Amino acid sequence: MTVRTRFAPSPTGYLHVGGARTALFNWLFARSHGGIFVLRVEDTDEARNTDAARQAIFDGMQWLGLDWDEGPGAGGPHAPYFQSERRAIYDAWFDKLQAAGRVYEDGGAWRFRFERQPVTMRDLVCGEVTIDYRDESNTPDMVIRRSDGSYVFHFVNVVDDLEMAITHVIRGEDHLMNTPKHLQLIEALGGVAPQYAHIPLILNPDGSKMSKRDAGAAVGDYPRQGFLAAAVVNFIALLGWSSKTEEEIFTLEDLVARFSLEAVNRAPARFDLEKCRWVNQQHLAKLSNAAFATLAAPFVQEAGLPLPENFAAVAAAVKDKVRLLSEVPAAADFILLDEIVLDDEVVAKLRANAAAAGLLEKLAVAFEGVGDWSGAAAKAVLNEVAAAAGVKPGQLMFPLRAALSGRGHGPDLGDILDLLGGARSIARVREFAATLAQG
RNA sequence: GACCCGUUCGUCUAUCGGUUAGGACUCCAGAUUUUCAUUCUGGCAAGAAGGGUUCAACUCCCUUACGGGUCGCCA
Repeated sequence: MTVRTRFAPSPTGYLHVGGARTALFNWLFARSHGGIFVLRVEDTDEARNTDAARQAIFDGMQWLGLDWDEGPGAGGPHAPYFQSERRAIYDAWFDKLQAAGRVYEDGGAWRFRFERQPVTMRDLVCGEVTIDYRDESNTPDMVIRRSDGSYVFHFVNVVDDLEMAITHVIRGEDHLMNTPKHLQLIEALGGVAPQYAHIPLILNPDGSKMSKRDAGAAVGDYPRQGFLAAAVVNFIALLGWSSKTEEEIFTLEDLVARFSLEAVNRAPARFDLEKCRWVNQQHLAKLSNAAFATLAAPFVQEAGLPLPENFAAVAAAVKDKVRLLSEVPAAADFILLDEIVLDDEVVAKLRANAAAAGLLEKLAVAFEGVGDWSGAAAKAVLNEVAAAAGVKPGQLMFPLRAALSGRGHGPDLGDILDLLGGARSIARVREFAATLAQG
């Protein structure tokens, strides 16, 4: 029996991290068992559905790399995969319930009659849970068909899981209390229940429930913030799941190889954007320089900076300095642009250093003598100048860095010298020395 | 309010009766002949509380507290 899982979003808003993680766990479970992953759109609430939301969900899933074997665009033996197009199927199943005397009319709507008994479920994450349905006031018979003839979530969700032969339902813990309802429905429908796994919810840093408006909630925001899909997937997988090892940087393939429902926690986890950035940095560091440059280029253009021929080399120089791709423009602008912006604090610091301007002058002169310019050659010259002046090379490096970049931090000095080239480097050193002398 | 689920460093987590309770993020300190960053090393920091059971409990049971979830003709 092949494993079949599904992600069944309702297109009423953008894909959020909670939904993305539910999709991820279903995808991971299917992939790790050589199963099928189905995408089903639960668009039965006409008033709240939008095309934009539906598209955002597809885009989000695609960006994350969660491809579906059956569903919109992919087709499949159980099409259509939009509930809004499955009306005839629901009518047929509803008739069965009616014939069996399990529904009754109430104010134009139809309610499903529960068996008044305790219902026990064996959840793959939560274990055995029993809900007592003998107390009717706590568990009133539920409406499954509205007075306008449309069907509610509980009914269509169960029917479709049956129709689509879903074997494992992995969903948010907010559905745990719905499960007895679904189990009763399945029994009345004469179906075989799938296995359920309720995963804990994701909370905000302050412990409140994460909703669509909270920071970091919208998956669609991640690409333009400079996150890599692999990093987001990696991070949300770590929320409520652990590999049980001390490794925590994983690719999607790594996750497929390691994922198991047994390793999923039962307690809700808080969303820590800080760690998400760190995970992103780890994934960025694993990229080849070429791949990194390709991904960083759009951000540089977006910032209005030029994209020179040697951009790949520029990107490589800042690659391990950034946590997000969006930080590349600010990290590399002094190389890409002819003009540099001086950091006031750095200038003030160097003006306080009486020897700085003089040393830079000497350096500029020495640089002019470098025939075959390169970062290494320039650094060698710097060492000579430092030795001649009786100071440590380090004392020259900071002023040089400031002269070349306008600030006190950035890529390796050798890389900067290399990328800037002899002429620009010398000009900047001269100009900066003059600026210091003026002050 | 009723009913469910949960509770290990600030955060994410390991531990599945016997450990100096481990790792990661953050933060701090050193190191890497360059401040910042990267990297490396080291450090700060935890079993909600109270009862049991047991030779032994973070691990099992109960109670309390706290957190989350659910109680729709939303999904």
